[in-house]
Amino acid sequence: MDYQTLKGTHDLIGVDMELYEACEEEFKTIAKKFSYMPISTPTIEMSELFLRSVGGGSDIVRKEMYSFLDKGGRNISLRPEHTASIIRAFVNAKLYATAHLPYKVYYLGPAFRYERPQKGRLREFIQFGVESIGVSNVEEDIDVILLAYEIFLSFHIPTKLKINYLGSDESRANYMEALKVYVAPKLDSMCADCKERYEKNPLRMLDCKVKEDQEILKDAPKLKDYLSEEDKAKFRRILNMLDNLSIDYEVDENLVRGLDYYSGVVFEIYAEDNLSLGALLAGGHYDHLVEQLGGPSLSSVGFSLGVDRFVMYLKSEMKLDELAFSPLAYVIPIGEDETVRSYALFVRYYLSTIASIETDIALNTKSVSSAMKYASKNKIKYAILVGEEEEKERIIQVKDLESQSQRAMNLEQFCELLDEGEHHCCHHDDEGEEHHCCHDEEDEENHAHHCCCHHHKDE
RNA sequence: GCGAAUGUGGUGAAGUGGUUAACACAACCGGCUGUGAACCGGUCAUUCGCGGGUUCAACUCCCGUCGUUCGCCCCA
Repeated sequence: MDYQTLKGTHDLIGVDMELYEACEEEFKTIAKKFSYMPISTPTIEMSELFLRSVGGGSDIVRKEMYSFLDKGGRNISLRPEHTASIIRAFVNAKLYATAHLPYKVYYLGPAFRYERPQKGRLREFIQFGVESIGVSNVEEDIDVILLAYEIFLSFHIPTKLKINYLGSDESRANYMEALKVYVAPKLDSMCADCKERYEKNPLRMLDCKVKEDQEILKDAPKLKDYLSEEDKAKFRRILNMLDNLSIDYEVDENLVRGLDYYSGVVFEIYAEDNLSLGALLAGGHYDHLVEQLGGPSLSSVGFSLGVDRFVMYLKSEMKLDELAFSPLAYVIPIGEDETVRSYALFVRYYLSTIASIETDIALNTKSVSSAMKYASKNKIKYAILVGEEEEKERIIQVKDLESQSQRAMNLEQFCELLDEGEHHCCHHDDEGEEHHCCHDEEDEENHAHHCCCHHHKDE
């Protein structure tokens, strides 16, 4: 009997996991630089929370939640997104009374939706995101967009930013009324989904994918014509500021988010050279969630990024061998003698700790030649050979596998050699800018934090 | 929820209604027992996702099932 992972879930192994980790570290680093603090909430919540926040009319809640009754008969759901939980936590802890506003947090963790898996879509997927709770003007919205933008810049991903403005409740209510009036006579000829949306969430008709429906909706009233003067001014202000900041965007009047709580500006970011992957990041401004969940009336803004999609994009842009991580040095004991083997263990221990470099040791290969072959195939730079002679004299044979030169030295001398050639520790320095090497070379000051090379990431 | 494609070793994959299931890569062993190339020799699928049916005979035909992938819906 083979056990498989559940549909829409996967194991992360080897370089895949390394890539996830590297990305996640970078996301966190950027969020911290923008003064966001980490937060973590439970994976399971009362189903009611999502019904209230995400919206009973949304597909996410209607048909995609993992819900079940627990042994006490409570209706529980795996979170389909993080925002509701975070606002709930914010309200529970009464942070609106004690914290400095806006309260800025970032999160990273799995969310679950019961969907048909396909490209860039999983049932358990990782989201990274931020929420800025208690904002009072549109500049806060821009600040969040800039943070989102920086993530893509940092990974050298060409972006396409789509943006729209949903407006206040009154504006939207008026607009929906007008939309329904316009659609009503043509409703019979539209798709079944649209008929349902007409009743439950008319806004969603706008991004219907059916050709005929798109034709019908082409001449529908526009949301922007129903925005209040105040909303229009805010949207104009946002676009002007984006212009001032030289951020490219595309206003997409059909951009409507699937979560019901959004009200002001909404946006999505795509990788410009891979639009078919779908939005890598999406978010927006929402006015009533805090109040709905029992807090005061506070506006917020946030986004969430699909880590799996993000990594999938990076992988599609990378050659596989660029991803191979391997140790810098490989300690090879010669012979089975126990003094030699323990000396080899000591050398490995010394190099991994005191010299602080990535080191592995060949303990289960019988022949030196197979160990050398392994080192060579895996692009390990130094083979460290230790045998009886070396053990007696407390030295090591250091063979540089690139230059093929071999020298006997003691451990301190080897450390000096490593210090001389700083760049040795990063295997791909020579190739220049890699996608996974997330920052510019010129970025001297922060280089250590961002270098893809993990040999000195703790510095 | 709907539609389409697909499922042969660690990987990439040939294959025919009839019996040793190609070939390539990777891995491992040996030639070279203290040193990475190349080369040479050897090992590596009693089994073709799973269950059932047709047949003297099925990896190959039929039905079902499960998985994977892609599209729609929806979304990150």
